[in-house]
Amino acid sequence: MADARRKPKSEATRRRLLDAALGLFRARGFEETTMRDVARAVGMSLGAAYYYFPSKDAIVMEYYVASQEEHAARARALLDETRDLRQRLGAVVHGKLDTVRRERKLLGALFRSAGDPEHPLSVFAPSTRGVREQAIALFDEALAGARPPVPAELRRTLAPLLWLGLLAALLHFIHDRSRDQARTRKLVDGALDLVAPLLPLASLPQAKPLIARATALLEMASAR
Amino acid sequence: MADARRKPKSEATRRRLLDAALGLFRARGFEETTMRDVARAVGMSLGAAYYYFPSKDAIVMEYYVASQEEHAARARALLDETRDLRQRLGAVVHGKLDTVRRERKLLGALFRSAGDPEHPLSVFAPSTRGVREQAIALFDEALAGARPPVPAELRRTLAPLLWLGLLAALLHFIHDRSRDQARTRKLVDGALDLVAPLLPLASLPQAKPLIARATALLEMASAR
DNA sequence: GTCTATAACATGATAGAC
DNA sequence: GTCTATCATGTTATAGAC
Repeated sequence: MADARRKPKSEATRRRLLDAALGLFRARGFEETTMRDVARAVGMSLGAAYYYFPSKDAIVMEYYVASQEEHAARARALLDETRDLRQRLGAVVHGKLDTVRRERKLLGALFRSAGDPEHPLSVFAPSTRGVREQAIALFDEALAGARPPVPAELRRTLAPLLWLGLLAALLHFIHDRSRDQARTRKLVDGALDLVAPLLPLASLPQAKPLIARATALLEMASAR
Repeated sequence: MADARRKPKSEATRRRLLDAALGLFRARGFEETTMRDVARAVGMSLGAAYYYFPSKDAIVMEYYVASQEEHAARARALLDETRDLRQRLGAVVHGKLDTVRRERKLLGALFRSAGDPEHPLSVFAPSTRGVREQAIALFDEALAGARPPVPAELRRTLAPLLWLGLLAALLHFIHDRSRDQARTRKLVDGALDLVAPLLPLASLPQAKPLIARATALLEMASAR
């Protein structure tokens, strides 16, 4: 929807702007980078920059979408490597962290809007539904393609929960000042080691009522 | 630390500003209210308002602290009523929601900074440590005063986790458009009904290694 | 119609006079 | 303590070049 039918010239300029903006955000942070800086970086006036991106947040939004696509490709490649549930979940989560590794300062800008129901850039907003659903779908695929596979009904509850867990991991990632965010990596591995072995238990008949209640809760939480 | 030793006159003006700001935030939202609006509401110049509050966020910070104190008082009153674990957890969580009920539009402003490690207003920042610790202490008290009481070691892990759960509930509360946020209330009750009966299991010897691993994980996550 | 530039506006924040 | 500039920055308006 972003780059459908545009003149190549225009597309190239837009691209230069995006790259310059992401570079500046990466180097100096989102708040610290002004739209005037971005325009100057590509030798362009402020007004011209606004012709291509209607707002500073729109640049983040574009990154958000592109980054999700990159994550999907990366995760699916990794998912082809193994059928082990624990490994597959690790592939999706670590794949995400690998994707956003250099963009930690931008992630903050994304989370900034999470608490604002009106904000179009919020990870919970209707406008970002596509990205969100694709991310959840990745967890669903990880569960579905495992051997033995996680049943579809359980996946419908589990996949969104795992996505929420991923958000939490990203939040930790942003705040993590250990070298290469090694702490977050360990935390993720520890959490998955703890949770993955429990998942098969959820298919046991004894777990049925518990699962049913959890599913109902989650449905209420995500209802509009 | 906020209102220690100040001239009564100054203190009153400050108070008028705070009240006016909160009233405007409540009525029209945080972003939609300008500092000029706030100043005008108390018949004061913009510069004068900034003499009392160094930033718009500082007003939110003051609310954050005051609101936490109100919550503590309310929760402790409720905790005196029952020794039942499930009831006590409900008292703390619903007590929080009751405290912030009218201030939903302000909560968004608080969450806005959660993803920014540099921001002094973040719920995870060093500057808000006091508020955070008091909130966690409330959960600790809820667990400790239950009959039978939750052992101290388990509480050290559980209380911060419950606080994280409260943050999630508040996030849901902000986005919740059902009348009186009834959906969030139900969600909280459902989650507590699900979790509270499981807590006694954590004291079982079989659960020991699992708990130990979870505790280690949480310690890593909160380490600086 | 596609692109670019300049000016102006609103708002959070600051400086300096009284 | 209070006020009146003034600034920086996200954003908008508008005029014109190609």
